[in-house]
Amino acid sequence: MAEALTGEAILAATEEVLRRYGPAKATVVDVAKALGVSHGSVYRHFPTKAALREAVTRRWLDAIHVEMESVLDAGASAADNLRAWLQHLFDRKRLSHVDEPELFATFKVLVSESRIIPEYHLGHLVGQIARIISAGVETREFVTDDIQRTAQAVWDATQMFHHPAHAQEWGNPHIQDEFDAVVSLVVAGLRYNRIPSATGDA
Amino acid sequence: MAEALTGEAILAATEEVLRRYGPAKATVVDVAKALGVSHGSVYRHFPTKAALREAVTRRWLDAIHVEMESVLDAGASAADNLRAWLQHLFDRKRLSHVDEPELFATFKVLVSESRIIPEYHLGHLVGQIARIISAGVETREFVTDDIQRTAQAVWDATQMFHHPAHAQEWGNPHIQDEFDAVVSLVVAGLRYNRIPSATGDA
DNA sequence: GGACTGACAGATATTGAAATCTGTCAGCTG
DNA sequence: CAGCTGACAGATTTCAATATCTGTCAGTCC
Repeated sequence: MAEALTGEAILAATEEVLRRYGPAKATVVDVAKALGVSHGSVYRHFPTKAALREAVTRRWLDAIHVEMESVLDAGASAADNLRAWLQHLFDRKRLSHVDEPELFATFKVLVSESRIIPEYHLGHLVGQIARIISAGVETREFVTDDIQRTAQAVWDATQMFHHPAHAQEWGNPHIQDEFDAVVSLVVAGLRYNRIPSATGDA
Repeated sequence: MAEALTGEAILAATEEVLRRYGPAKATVVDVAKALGVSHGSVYRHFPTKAALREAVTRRWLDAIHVEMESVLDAGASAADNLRAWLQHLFDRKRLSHVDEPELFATFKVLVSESRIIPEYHLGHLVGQIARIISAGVETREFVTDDIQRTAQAVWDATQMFHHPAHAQEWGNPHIQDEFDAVVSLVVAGLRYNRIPSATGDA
């Protein structure tokens, strides 16, 4: 009856079930029930429960990637762009964590379930940082001889403000000040950074 | 019989029991059994199980603090000192995690049980970073107008290499390279950092 | 005959009764 | 009488029986 069962409809229903019951309680049977079909039908579109969850997660992360794209070159200088981009990512994650802690926890679990998904997410975002740095190097605002490595270093140095393991600290009233201090330190480093391998020399 | 039951003997026995059974299984009864006394006697020296665990944890952290003190001013420049200090902390945690994963996990649980203990540990180590930076500012090697804030920023930027939540990444073969990149970026930032509040200007 | 169902086997999760643990304290012991 | 014991109440954990879930597939229904 009704329309044909599509992968998209299953994804939407899965997201809704995850919102309602959380990652521990959401079952394939629940999803099928929400769609008014038997759970066998769901397995016609997704080979396993893990694949279904992964597809939902990827869809959610892609929305973030698209949103972050739009902040890539909003400012006048590369430093402004980098700061704005990091601030935007931080604000988004922090708001999500504060306003919808259960949903945030749900996606935290989903992301950690797969080995591919975090790689995908990280690779994408570090790539965006690399593009900002690359633009800064071209205008001689930044100095580095290995853009990819430096982008990874910027990502690593700001882990505290995007890695979910640190989410509990995002409620701290001083967190924005700590963010500013770290980003200032990193931006100052980008202006004069010469990483070759080990000994940094002035 | 034997010698009087001392707090120190109880701490040593507790540490042994934690090593043997892990934080989830170690009970006060086990500690008492290891000492050949009734568990009521243990409560004569420590008011609760939590206090006992906290005392063991503090003893363990103090050993780290003392060890790190000895790396504070080993090198020629402040940059060398900072790099060596961060490297030493990273090596110590990484080795502990790789060689004795169960013991590492045990102390990770113990530290996370208290709110005071992490504060104590963090405060101590950030204080040591502040001393290194302060020495660097005096020799004009580093530039900053707020040593404490900058020390916190250095700590935050290197979270990945000492926060236990990132321990699983310490096995990655590229981790030392990532460490070098982040430390180089941070050291470069310290040389030219002017944090006032937001806009870093060269 | 392509999409869906529902019954099934093995794996996983839930439940509640029994066992153990924490923290207290009156009393023993040297 | 200072320090330890061991029995106790309430809280927590364990364990095994029970229920539910995952993934498959032969069969049903447009």
